[in-house]
Amino acid sequence: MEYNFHEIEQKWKRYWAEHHTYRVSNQSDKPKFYVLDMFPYPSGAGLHVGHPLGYIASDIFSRYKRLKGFNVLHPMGFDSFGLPAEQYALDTGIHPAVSTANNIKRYKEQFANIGFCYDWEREVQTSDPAYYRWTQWAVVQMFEHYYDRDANKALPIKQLEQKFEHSGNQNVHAAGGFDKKFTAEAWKQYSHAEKEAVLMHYRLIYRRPISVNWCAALGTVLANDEIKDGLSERGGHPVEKRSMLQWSLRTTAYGERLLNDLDTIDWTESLKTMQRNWIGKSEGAQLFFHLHRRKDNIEVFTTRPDTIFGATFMVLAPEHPLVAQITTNKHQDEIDDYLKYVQSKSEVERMADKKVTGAFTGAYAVNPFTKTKIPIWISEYVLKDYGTGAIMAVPSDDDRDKAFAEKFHLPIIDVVDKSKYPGASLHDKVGIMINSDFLNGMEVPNAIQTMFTRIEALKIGKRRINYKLRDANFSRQRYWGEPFPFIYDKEGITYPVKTSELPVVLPNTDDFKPSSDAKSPLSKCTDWVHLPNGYTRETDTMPAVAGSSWYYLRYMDANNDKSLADKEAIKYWQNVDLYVGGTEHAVSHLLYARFWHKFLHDIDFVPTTEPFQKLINQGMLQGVIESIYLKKEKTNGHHHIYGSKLLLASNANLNDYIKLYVLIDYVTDYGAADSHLNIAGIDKFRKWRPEYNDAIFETIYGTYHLGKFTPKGDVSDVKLVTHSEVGKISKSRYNVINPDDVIAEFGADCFRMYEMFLGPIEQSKPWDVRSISGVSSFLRKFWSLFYDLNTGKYLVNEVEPTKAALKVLHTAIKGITEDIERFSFNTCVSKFMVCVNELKKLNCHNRFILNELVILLAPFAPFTMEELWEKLGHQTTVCDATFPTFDESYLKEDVIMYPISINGKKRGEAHFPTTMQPKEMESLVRDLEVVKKWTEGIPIKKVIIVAGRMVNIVV
RNA sequence: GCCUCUGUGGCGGAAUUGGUAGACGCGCUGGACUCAAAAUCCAGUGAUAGCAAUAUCGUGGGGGUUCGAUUCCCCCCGGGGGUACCA
Repeated sequence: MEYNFHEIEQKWKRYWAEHHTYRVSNQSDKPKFYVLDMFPYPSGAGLHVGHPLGYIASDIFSRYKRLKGFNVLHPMGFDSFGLPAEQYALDTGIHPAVSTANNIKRYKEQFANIGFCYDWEREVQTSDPAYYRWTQWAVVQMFEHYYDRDANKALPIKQLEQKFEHSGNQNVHAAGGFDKKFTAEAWKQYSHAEKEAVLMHYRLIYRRPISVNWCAALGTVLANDEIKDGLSERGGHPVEKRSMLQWSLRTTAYGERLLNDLDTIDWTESLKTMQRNWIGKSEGAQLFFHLHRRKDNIEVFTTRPDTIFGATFMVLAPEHPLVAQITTNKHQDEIDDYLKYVQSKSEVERMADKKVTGAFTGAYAVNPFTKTKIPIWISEYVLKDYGTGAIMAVPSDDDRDKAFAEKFHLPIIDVVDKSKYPGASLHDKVGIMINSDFLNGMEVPNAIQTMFTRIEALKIGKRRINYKLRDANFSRQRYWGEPFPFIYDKEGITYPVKTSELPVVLPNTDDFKPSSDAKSPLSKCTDWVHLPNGYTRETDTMPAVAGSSWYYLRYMDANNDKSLADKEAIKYWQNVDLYVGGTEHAVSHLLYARFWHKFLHDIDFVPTTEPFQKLINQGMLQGVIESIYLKKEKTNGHHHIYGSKLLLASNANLNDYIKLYVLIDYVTDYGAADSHLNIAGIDKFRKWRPEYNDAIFETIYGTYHLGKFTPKGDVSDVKLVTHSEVGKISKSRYNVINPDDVIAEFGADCFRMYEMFLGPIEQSKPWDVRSISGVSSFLRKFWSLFYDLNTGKYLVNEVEPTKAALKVLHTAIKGITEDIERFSFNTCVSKFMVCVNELKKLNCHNRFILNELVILLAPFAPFTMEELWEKLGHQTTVCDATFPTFDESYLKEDVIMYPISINGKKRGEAHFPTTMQPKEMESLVRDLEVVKKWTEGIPIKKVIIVAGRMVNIVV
């Protein structure tokens, strides 16, 4: 019997489908375990080798848990709303629903090839109306709730209205909130529209104007990463900041709980730290600075009120509303120029810029403590959305303020003496106050507290908690997303669509261009927008994070048409036990999902407070990007294309050339140092990029033009050497490697194990198919324990296993169990290899040993193990076997080898009985030849013996 | 810029709590088999010196703690991810 993985894969793929091997029930006596992958966006490029990394890891873990006796939920679905499908529709006219359906079909075929144990009866697609009905339902619930600070949870907005009726908003402590106080009488006098406007300040999803990146030429709002140097990446059109009415989620309401509950979940400390920093809680003072000779004042938030005597100027965000009002005529031009400069930069660029820039408004404020007049500047380093959009600048104790003061020659007053704290940096809150009037001589923490009290006593500000976290902008002017379940009457008052009338189905159209008035393409579906009663629909759609914020709940009861999921199902599955996904989602998706979950918890929909109990991050697989160089200037009407070797040899200025990515299929010796295009490769390239069909290809071996090769010297083939660099695998870099090709050549089990063998799951690493042969020969070697590879003879015997073989087996069981539990799958593969190498050496074909090994390996190589399990005479799937347990007694050794080190450096080895105590060993150690050799003539200072570990002699 | 991860042979990586640096695999070198090649098998393989035994150096760079540091602390350099509308 030969190892034919093609036949084996087809056979078991069919078996699993026919026997519903991966169907999961919501009723079971077994303990539950929920393993979840971050579901993919079904892109047009199909699955590439980087995607399955996490999926294989979670699949192994799911199968392992099942073998360990758990009822395992391991579902898969698609995050199928998104920008790329819409962009593709704009380019090709193909409807996003059509391209998305095709892509999903392709993904599912690819998933099936890899042998994942998903229960496809629970599949979800976020763009399916049966799914987004419940996304809309949750949004309606948010609209009808507010966050009550006293109850510390979301409560129905009806209860808030009752409070208003009863006592106005005097005693209401709510997130967000209306900034003016009103009485019950006043409330009752309000018109319907006025009441609704007030309530909008409390709802958990609410509408407000937000500044967005508006690109008039494209007629759309752009993401920061779609903007390069102030221009749209697509087309290079100008982009401006523009205020638009948008829906927002009141994520800040949950800031405190999102922060505190991190302590209850099992995520890496680094990920929790990222979320903590994103939430960015800080305690400080809200302070008002009066303007000099004007009535207005500037609100700032500072965590260092103690340094106020060093506040020698103020800086406003360029977008701060006061800027226009306070700028003096004399400085108007300067400010306008600066605003123009800032407009051209994205927020990331503004923060990343090391250059110190700014402009003076000509206006002054008064420092409330020193009573001195301080100038008001604007600068890009102050962001409008963080804090109050204005700062009091203390150049002596803040790096950026200091750089700013130095550049613009503003005064610097030292207020903290750090001489007692050597090594303390500028932002450490330590030191003794100086030059600070009544604070002089105090330690910083004490001074901060003193200032809080003083500020509140003087009524110029308040102690306050500030969060960096902002409410999430939830509106998109796009077609391919969930429609909002909101309608407006003629006055513009918002009404949620009745939940019984959900879903609000996305209307069909073939016009995906944004409308001319900065509205989404949906606004052009006039029949859909205008309701018979004169009301109109919201035409923005939701962002992709909407559907992905709660999909893990839908899997628990995916086909329910009465509810988001049945409460009994949620009660059974609780939350996700293990979530596997990339760190690129560290804050956005993971924070929104936590927010959503907490809201559903508040309205009694889910019993748990957190969605994902344990989370591990998978790294990215990187690929090699291959490119050649195009000279920017044509010569004699021809493009010239150069190989990297020739270009480097000629010391050319790279600025004169453009890097052209080459489809890696055309490259010979892909990824190697001398990767290149030969004649066939160049011809394929010319066909692929017809604009370069008549280009002249220059290589160190000669010139190739229109099918004709003019060699330099005695060579027969062109070698257009390509430049190789490690980077992201992506369609735009033409370096996507399809797992199907790898599977066709080496088999799915080999592919699965090789992906794991590449390295630790959480680390990024380059994909290099060349070393896959090691795993391939391992699987054949494993097979050869059952069948002679030459004769096909069945080798398995029924004799008693030897002590040596049992030791090999139990070493493997111990190591692999521990490694799976700590998600170290690469070392599992190594341990399997060591185990098989040892059994080969022992010439072991023992039935008992092999039976256990098949179960052990089944999570990693399910196809082959099903086959061998059957060959061993079992009638049922190996998925329902019992994972072997490890027995210490097989591993006991009589003697232990100790490394003998002199001053920490290993110089020899010695064997001692396992039971021997360090005290007994010492004199024997001193008599060892190695020890005598290295300590000749030098006294031994100390002998360190760690039982079972090592010996170190100190001289 | 800020937050976070990461850096070990020619390559992917191992070393789980501070205790033998380089497991396992690829590649490379030599050998067996073969008319030959592929496949397979066996041996070697961090660098330097040496016939060898062995010695010295060696985990991005610099410093520190320790009997002992890839592992802990401080500073610096390189690479990845995020930075709120890619997913």
